[in-house]
Amino acid sequence: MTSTTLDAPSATPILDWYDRHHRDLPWRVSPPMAARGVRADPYRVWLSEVMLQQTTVQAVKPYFANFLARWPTVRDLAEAPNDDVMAAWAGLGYYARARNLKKCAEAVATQHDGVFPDTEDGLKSLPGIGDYTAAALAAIAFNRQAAVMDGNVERVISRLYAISTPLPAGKTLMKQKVALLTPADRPGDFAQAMMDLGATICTPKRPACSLCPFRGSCEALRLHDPEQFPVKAAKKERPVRRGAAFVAVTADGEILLRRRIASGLLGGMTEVPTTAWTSRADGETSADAAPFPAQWEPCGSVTHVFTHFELRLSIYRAAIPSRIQHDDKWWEPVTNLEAQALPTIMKKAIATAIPRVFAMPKG
DNA sequence: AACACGTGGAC
DNA sequence: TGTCCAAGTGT
Repeated sequence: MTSTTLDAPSATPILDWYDRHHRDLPWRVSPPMAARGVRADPYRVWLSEVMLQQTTVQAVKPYFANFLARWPTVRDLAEAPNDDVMAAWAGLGYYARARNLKKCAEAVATQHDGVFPDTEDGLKSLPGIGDYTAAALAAIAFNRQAAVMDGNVERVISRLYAISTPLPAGKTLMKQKVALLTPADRPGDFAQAMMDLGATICTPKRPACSLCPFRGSCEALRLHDPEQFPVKAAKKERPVRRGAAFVAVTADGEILLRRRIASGLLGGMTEVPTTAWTSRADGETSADAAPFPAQWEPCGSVTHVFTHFELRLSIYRAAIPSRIQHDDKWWEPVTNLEAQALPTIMKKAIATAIPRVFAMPKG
C-alpha cells in the first residue's frame, strides 16, 4: 500500500476481482457460464447497451424487462410500430436513441438476415451504434478483443495512469492504454469488469481504493488524490427558456395532443400544444399564445432541466364544451395517456393541469 | 471540436 | 439547492 514503486497494470487482478464481485444484471452471462463458452444474446446486449447510454442501471432495468417481454427478438422489434416503441421508451430520455434503435433493428432484420454483425466495423455502421457500443458488443457478445471505453473506463484508466489531459482530448491516450490492457482471453469479461469497477469501487467521489484490484498499480492512488482524475473541460452555463403549455379537456375526459417533429429535441414524441420555447425576455408565456380561443385558466408552472437549458413552462387549462377538430392534433382519453409517447416534461405539464392522471412524485 | 440531446438520483 | 453525473451518438 505504501510502497513507492508500482506494479505494472495487468488484466489478471481485475478479472479475478470480477469473478468474485461482478454484478448480476438481466442482460449478462455470469463469469462461470461465460467460462463454459456461453455467449450473451447479442440482441439483449445491444438493447441494454443502447438503453444504458448516459443512463443509470436502475433506470434501465424496468425498460429492459418491458422491451424484452414485448419484443423478444430483433425481428420483433423491427416489425413493431414506431409509435409503440417511442411510447415504450417514454421517460428514458435521449429519444434519438429510440429512433435509432428502431432503425437499427430494421437494418439488422432486412440487411443482415436478423443477425447482428460480429465485428466492430460492421456494428458501427448501424444506426445508434458508435465507438463504445460497437466495442462493447464485439467484446461481450462476440468475444472479440475490442477496447471498450466508456465513462467508467475513462475514470479507471485516467486514475491508473494519472492522465491529466482534460477530456475529451485525453480520451485518445486513454483508449491506447485500454487497448494495451485488454486481454485476448475474456475480453468481454474484462470490459464488464472495468465498468463494474468504475461503478462500484473507482467511483467519482470517495473511491474505495483499499478494495481495488489495481491498488498496487494506480498512479493516482500513489499521488494520494484519485478524485482529481479524470480532468474535464469546464462546463457551459445552462440558460433558461420559457414558454406556455395548454391542456384542453373535454367533458368526456379527453385532452388535445399533437406530435412533435421527428428530429431534434423530444423528436417524434407526443406533447400538449405549447408556444415556442425561447430565451428572450419577451417570450410567449401568456394565454394569448394559445392554439385556439378558450377560457384558459392558469394552473401553475413546471420547471424541467434539460442537458443544455432549463425550461419553465406556464401551464394553462381549459374545459372544452365540445370537441373542436384540429388538422394536426387529436383528442386522447386521459385514461389512455400511459400508452402515449409522452416525455416526462409533458407528463409534468398534464399532471399540473389535471392532478391525479399521473402519479408524479417529482415536479 | 463543440454542441445538441433527457432524466432522476446522490450528495 | 445546486451541481454532478450515468455503459454516448450524431452532426
